[in-house]
Amino acid sequence: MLLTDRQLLILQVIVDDFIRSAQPVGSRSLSKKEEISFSSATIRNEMADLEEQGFIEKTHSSSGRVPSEKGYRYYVDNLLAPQTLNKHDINSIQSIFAEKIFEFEKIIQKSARILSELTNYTSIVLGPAVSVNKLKRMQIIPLNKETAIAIFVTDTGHVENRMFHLPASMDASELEKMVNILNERLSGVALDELNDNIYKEVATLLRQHIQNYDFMLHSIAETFKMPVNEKLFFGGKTNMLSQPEFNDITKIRSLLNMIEQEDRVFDLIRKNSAGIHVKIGRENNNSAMENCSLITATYSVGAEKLGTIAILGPTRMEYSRVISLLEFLSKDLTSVLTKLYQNN
Amino acid sequence: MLLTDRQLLILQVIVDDFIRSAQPVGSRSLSKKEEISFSSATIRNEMADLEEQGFIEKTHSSSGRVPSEKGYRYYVDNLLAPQTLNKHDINSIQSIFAEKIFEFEKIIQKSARILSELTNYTSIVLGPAVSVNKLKRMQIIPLNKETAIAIFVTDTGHVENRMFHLPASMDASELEKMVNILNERLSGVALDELNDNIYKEVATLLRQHIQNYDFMLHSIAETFKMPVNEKLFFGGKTNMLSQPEFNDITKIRSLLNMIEQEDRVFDLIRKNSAGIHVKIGRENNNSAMENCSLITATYSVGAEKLGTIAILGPTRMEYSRVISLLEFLSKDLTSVLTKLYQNN
DNA sequence: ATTAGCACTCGTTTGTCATGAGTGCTAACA
DNA sequence: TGTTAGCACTCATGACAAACGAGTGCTAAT
Repeated sequence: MLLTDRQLLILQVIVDDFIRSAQPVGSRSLSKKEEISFSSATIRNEMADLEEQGFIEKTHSSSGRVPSEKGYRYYVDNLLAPQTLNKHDINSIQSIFAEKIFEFEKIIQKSARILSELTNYTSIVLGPAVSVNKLKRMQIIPLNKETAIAIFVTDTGHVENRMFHLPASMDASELEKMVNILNERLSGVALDELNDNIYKEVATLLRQHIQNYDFMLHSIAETFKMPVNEKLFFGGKTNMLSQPEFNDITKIRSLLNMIEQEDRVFDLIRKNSAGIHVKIGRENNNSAMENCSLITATYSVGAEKLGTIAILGPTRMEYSRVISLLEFLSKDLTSVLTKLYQNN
Repeated sequence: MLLTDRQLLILQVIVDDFIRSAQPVGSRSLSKKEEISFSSATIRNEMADLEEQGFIEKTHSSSGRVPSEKGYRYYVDNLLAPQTLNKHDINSIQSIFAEKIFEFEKIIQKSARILSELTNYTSIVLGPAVSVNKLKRMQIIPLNKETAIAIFVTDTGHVENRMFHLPASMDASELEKMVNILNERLSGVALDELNDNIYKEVATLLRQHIQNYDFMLHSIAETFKMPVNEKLFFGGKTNMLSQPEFNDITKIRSLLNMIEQEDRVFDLIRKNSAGIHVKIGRENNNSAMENCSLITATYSVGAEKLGTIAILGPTRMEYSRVISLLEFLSKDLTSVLTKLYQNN
């Protein structure tokens, strides 16, 4: 049941070769490799064993071998040679943080772009979960007699805004009073808890000071209720079109369709704990991902997990390189963001 | 040189049929149509004339005919039977405006989605040119000792925000003073003129009241300078994958790549005057658009042009239907937006 | 002016065949 | 007993030919 060293070597060379060439690997071409000193017949015997145990597959009865999902899984778990990044990669990633003034969205967006350029795969970055950020300050700015905009600024510098209706009789001074009350009571509260808190903390106070209490409370609560979704950022959405396994229009269609449906991408990416995770092919539980692997990493501020960066590539992706890139970037992201937002 | 009525009829039927079937149209199948009462031989003669004049083409020497770009152009300019929308279309479009509280971006986004669903083509909506909107109110909210966020609200309810550095010695009261000065002097000014105006109008006033005048002026001016780009919204980006003319991977790639590069899409769409415009194939001056047509319409508030909605489809697109849809939607958009924002 | 008829064109489909990269198995070898 | 050479076999691929059919242009009859 356990694989011999020689079988492992062969498995590794098969995966490496297939990742490079996208062609099924035959015994003869294997026997010519430097690392391998035994004959093609021997290799055939070993390959038969590897196939029996499900690590490699044939595309047809007389073809060379291709790694199976189980093969990739074993490769990723046990055979991966950690790759050190070259200067160019490192410079590219560090260029993300070159701007003097950091705006979260811009960093995230640039990360997505650079990652996809470096890998030629599709990158997906899940922005911070704004809903757990804490309210720094809110403002209400009336637009006309009927509508106003509520603006919420979080401690991480994220700005959310919502329109809502004003009661006809509301005047500027009263609005100001209300904003002051809300700020006083709600700053420091996470965005997704605002709606609870407005009833607990603020309602009675408002009733005392605000004329249009009913209408206003309703409007404000409505505004607070709206979900603040994490945002997705993509890079290289069309990169998969140049991968040879996606020469098939129907495959492309199902993959790109999936990518366009944000909730399906959320499902793929969100539920990961900290660290690097590799999901291979059907491990993603998603028919459009059958020939794809997804590698995710998380970034955080201090100990608080903020978001996820991911690379979506063919199962035949350069796992080692991508993992190195993601590790490097997520570390950098975390340290830069921690420095920025830790001590407010 | 002029086409006879019969030739026009034949051209029209060819275009209609090809739009429906995506198959070259032969004389025999034409002769079977209701509208056509003469024989296939006659039709062949007429088609030879039409081809000589460049309105239709053969895909190979013994194939049926396909409209040329010139043919589509003539069809659009002269033969288009205006189509009345059915109930379902109308309901779908009106559902865009069903929400009680209007937020610009949401309406635009929903418009893009609905349009692409109704047509099965790709929709592109160019959001309002925020830079000509006028400043309603600005706020500065300090995040920590070094950074603050400047928030700009326009009269149309759009919110822009920028981070910038604070001078170390700046205290809250001084910040407030500055914001008051800026609001007093700059409200009503278009966003893209803020930067000019800050020197003309506000600089001397600020110098008198603000300690860190130099640093602050620089920071603020920097913040104002950043371009406020029109935003693009898409619907059905992958719809083109189901069009038969895009069975070819290289065509798909060049088209989708183009769509992902926003500046190239801007170039396609932006420079249109009011009204409906149809650009067919190479009229778009863009190699990725060779087999595509683009129909654009503008929407406005009152007399001021705000943005553009467009449908990108194959040259073989349902011109009549798409034009009707765009006309209807742009009219609705304009009237709703006018009602909303006209009288602030 | 219209149309029936016919030879011709050419893309598409189907079938056959040769090629070659690869296999599994067996027997010989160290 | 593990390794290897040898050989028959498999199957995807690409080339080629034949049959088909949708379509054409042209000519002659109506």
